[in-house]
Amino acid sequence: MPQLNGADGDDLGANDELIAFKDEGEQEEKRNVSSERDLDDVKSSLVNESETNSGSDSEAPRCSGFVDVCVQADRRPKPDPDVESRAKHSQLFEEALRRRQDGGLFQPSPYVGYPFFMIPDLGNLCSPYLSNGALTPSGRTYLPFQWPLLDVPGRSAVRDSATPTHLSNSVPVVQHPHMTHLHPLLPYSPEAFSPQRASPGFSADTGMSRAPRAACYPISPGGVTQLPHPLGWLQGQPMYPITGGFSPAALAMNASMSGLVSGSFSPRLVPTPQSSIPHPAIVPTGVKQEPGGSGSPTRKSMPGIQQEKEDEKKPHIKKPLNAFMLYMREERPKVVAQCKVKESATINQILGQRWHSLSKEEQAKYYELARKERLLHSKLYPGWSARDNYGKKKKRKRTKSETQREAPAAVEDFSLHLKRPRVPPGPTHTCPRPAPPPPWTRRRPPPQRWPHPPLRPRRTPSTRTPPMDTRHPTPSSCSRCPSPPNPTGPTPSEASSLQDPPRHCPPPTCPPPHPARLLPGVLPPFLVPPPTLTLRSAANSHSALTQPLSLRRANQL
DNA sequence: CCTCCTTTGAAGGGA
DNA sequence: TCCCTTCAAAGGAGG
Repeated sequence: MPQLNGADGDDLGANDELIAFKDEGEQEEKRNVSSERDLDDVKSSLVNESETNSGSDSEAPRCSGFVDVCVQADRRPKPDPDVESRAKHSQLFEEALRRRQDGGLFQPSPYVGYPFFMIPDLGNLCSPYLSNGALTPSGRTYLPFQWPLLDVPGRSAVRDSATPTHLSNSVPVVQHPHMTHLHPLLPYSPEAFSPQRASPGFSADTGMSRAPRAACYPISPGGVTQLPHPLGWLQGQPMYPITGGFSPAALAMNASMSGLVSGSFSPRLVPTPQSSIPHPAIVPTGVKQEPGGSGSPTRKSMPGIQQEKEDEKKPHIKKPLNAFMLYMREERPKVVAQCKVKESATINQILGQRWHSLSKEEQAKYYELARKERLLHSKLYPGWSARDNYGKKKKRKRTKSETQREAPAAVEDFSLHLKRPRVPPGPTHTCPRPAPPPPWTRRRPPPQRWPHPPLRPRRTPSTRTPPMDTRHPTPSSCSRCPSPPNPTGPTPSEASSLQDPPRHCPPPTCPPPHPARLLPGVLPPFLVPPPTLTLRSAANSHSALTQPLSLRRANQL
């Protein structure tokens, strides 16, 4: 596991990653030293990149192509039929922009959004993935596009992508070339920029969508390359290139933004009614925005309940995606296409295993992306805290302490909570359990999560996909494990893992169509846990990992 | 309609 | 410092 515990303290990976990789054999570990150094280098370069901005335009990562949402499952490269329309679209936008600037009407949008060009391209600017999840050809095409750079004070606000810029004071919103079909910085609000909503509101006059939305990974090379760089947001005048039509939703949202993060929001970054495009990371919680809802009563004038409701309607800044989430975004469609599985829980299990089967280099790419995303997110929302989103979900899960308070004796008898019978290991997973690390190491021992008292009984344990220990850390011994045949052939990640030998058990093969429903309580072969499978906490994997030492020792006995 | 499931990682608070 | 909790995405399934 790419443990990036550099001296700078800015880790790309979580500390927990130490666990999985620590379990490997010493040889493996030695072999990984260089990789860790590489990751440290990556980290250092990232730090330098963000602090000194030493990148160059020519080196700037390129944006992936954008995509046709409606493209068929055909992955064969083919001319993008939308390029023309996109070009036309951007031409319109440029014109409009010029008009606005010439006429003095162009106002930098104070919208504090991610610096992306979210031009709803009437249906094809959204996700680089096809509707079936496959990556479209255009989504995989690297077109000349300069990633937007985050200006810092002293830099011009508007840039042309063709104009080499700055760099000394900019924070490049870099996307790894390898990952250009990912848009790690824009995962935030899939709803905010959908073409369906955007198209009707599109105005040639403004070149803008009135109601942008987002499944759109908003950067379309075809349309974006010609756009002037909009960003001057760090100068206190955040600009958004596609400002134009007023979005009632955005207005409503903006009107409520000031109280969004408990006053911790930087005033400089608080969107004003002038901004028209909601930040992809700023999404309403639960309730759709009302058209025309440009204002909301002041908080003081609202009674408590009403204020709560109002708060629920307010958008919130979502957390930046971590490396695994970015990986999931990319790989999920592939898994869906390969395995014909739609259940996210199952897919996530597969992805979890695949994630661990990735080489360090592969993972490092995602850690790098995640780090950049966090960096950008922190710059965009200086006062934002992940804590601000607590309770933003529909219904906050009860904490463990809360659960225990209500039923303190509920977890005393572990056997009562072993919902699934132990299943004999299937043929695909015969890796022996790795020896626990020496006690003197500071790294945590491998997770011992079985038996583990589930914190919350599942509603339908017989139909749920049984959890599996995706960390199943048996890299050194896995070389002796027979690789389960993959009928669908290796995925790109698998292929890369082949080039760089997998450090863990091979990724699981595709599950049966409905693995969770084959037999209640019986794991499908691809999900058969290792003999030492531990039941992950239903609510929190990390808690299981960080099981109290006493309990772990008791379990080991 | 709402919540759960399931994954890993990041972040924050409490002890 | 460690432990615990929550959230981020996704979409089917169940209540």
